[in-house]
Amino acid sequence: MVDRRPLSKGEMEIARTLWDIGPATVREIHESVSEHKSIDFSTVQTYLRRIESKGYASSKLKGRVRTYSSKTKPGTVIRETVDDLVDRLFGGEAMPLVRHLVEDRGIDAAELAELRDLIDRLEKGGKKK
Amino acid sequence: MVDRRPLSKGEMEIARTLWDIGPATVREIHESVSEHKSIDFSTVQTYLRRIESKGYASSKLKGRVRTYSSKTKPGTVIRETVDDLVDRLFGGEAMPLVRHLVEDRGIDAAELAELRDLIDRLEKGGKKK
DNA sequence: TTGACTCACGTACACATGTACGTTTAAAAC
DNA sequence: GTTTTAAACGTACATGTGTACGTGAGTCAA
Repeated sequence: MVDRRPLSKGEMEIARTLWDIGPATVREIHESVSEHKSIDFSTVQTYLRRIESKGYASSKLKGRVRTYSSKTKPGTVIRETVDDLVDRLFGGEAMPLVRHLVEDRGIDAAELAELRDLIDRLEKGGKKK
Repeated sequence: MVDRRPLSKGEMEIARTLWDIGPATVREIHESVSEHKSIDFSTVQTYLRRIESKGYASSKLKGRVRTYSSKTKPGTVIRETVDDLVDRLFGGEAMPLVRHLVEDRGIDAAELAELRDLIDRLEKGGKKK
């Protein structure tokens, strides 16, 4: 409803980290992100500022350290992002993307089993929702 | 291998249309895209120019009309795009995205059945590939 | 042959994005 | 107390992106 401007790819990554490790300081986010990619502390700082200005997070100073907290649930942002991708890349059809993921990406045996259960449940549940 | 710069969201949509309707003129692409969204002819023209300059398409003048053809297979671009999304939004895990799509998006009964078959085949096929 | 059309093509322009530096300030270490 | 350290905050800046206009040259109808 809020119709925030969408997060960019770079912002997305930082936002995800914020969801993952909960309310956190810039340093904590930076450290977490740094584990798998090289990025400057101030770049992270800028991203967080922008994420907040777009309305996805809030922050407050505790002493002289700013702590950021997410204001949106991951699910919401994921839905918006994936919807957009599905629209642009698959003309709105979700199935081709599912097919791609299941066929070509690393979905292991346990996950396949889980997926089968999920399908069973959905079919049992009948008409969606 | 080629390591082209990625397509932007807007470019992606035009590129998809190009894959869909095959080699086509700017006008044809524009007409096709216009069916579901309002966009200026010259905007489409600019997108196609950029898509070509990024190496995803080629074009030639036939008379005084330029015709664009895709140079990359949809699958390749889809893989790159989805990989990136999965990395940024799900930390590299494909399964959460699959779960999201199957649970929350419009996957109908027939598609569920197809998906079940797909799972069967993959499990039968054993160790991936 | 003169308009009316239609393209390609160059160009534009505001805003977004990725990436980061410099300055100020306050706390911690000496 | 003075030096060192670490953060916030303002600012910057080269691209990237969305969106389109204007101009000049072929093309077709009158």
